[in-house]
Amino acid sequence: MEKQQYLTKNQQIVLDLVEKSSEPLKAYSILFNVQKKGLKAPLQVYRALDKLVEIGKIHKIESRNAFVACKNSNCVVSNATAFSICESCEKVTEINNSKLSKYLANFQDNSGMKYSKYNLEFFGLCKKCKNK
Amino acid sequence: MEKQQYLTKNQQIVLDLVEKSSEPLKAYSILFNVQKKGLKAPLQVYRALDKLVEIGKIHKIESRNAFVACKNSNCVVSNATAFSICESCEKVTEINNSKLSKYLANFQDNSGMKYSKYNLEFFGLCKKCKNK
DNA sequence: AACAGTATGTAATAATATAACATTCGAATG
DNA sequence: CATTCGAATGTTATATTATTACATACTGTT
Repeated sequence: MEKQQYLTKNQQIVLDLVEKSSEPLKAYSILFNVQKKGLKAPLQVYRALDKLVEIGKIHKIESRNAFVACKNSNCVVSNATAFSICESCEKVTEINNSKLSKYLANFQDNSGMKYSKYNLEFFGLCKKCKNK
Repeated sequence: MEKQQYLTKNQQIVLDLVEKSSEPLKAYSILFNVQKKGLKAPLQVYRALDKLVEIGKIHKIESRNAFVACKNSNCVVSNATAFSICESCEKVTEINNSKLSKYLANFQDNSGMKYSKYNLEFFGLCKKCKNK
């Protein structure tokens, strides 16, 4: 069994908010939304986010500087992530495709470098936006 | 034949600097280095960077907020990029692997979304750093 | 109780990026 | 040559994202 990760108060507050959101949240939007819960400073949010990313509860969408909750229940550590991003409505979905993740986890190039982690972001138009 | 892209003075100055660099450059480091050439404001640098990214002459390393010149001579548009990043020395290399790019260009998940673009960043330790 | 490691609170500031607006450049056309 | 139009530029100000530094508090272990 995995070692249970107990979250601190601040981490739980931030996680709850990100999990409830249907879209990626930016750090300062999180800050604004948790001020009533006592988190007053950016650093309190960033520290919670750092930890949550580290343990895989949330992921950062690098191209958007925004954070989403991990939808993949067995994702203990955030070392292999893939997302689809609609360039029109900005909808972001975590891709959970075992063929893709196997392919990337085993990928080797000729540099002799062994990769322990990757992040992949696909861009395009989602179904809705394509039909507009 | 492709339509020749003529670069403007600012774009050329920024491209020259990024091409000469052995490592990814940050926007404000670029700004500092081109001030002697007359680019005084951040926006002048960001505008040149935007255009250079758009036409595929440089790429943005999203996880580092930094820019590298494209090493792939036939990369006209920046729509399919993959990088390896050493988490110790921060060396960044563009991956040019046709199997990988074919695999990703053809990737389809069950969302019905057709991807026109992707960016992949691998992380690990480079050969040098692994042996330290 | 003492210690060590982690988390917190707070203020200040650094680093990254964009808005708004006036002006100029450069290629295409009349 | 003059006009036009879109792209690029210059400039100031400001928005957004993220970290440094330091003092304090919490938690589990010895």
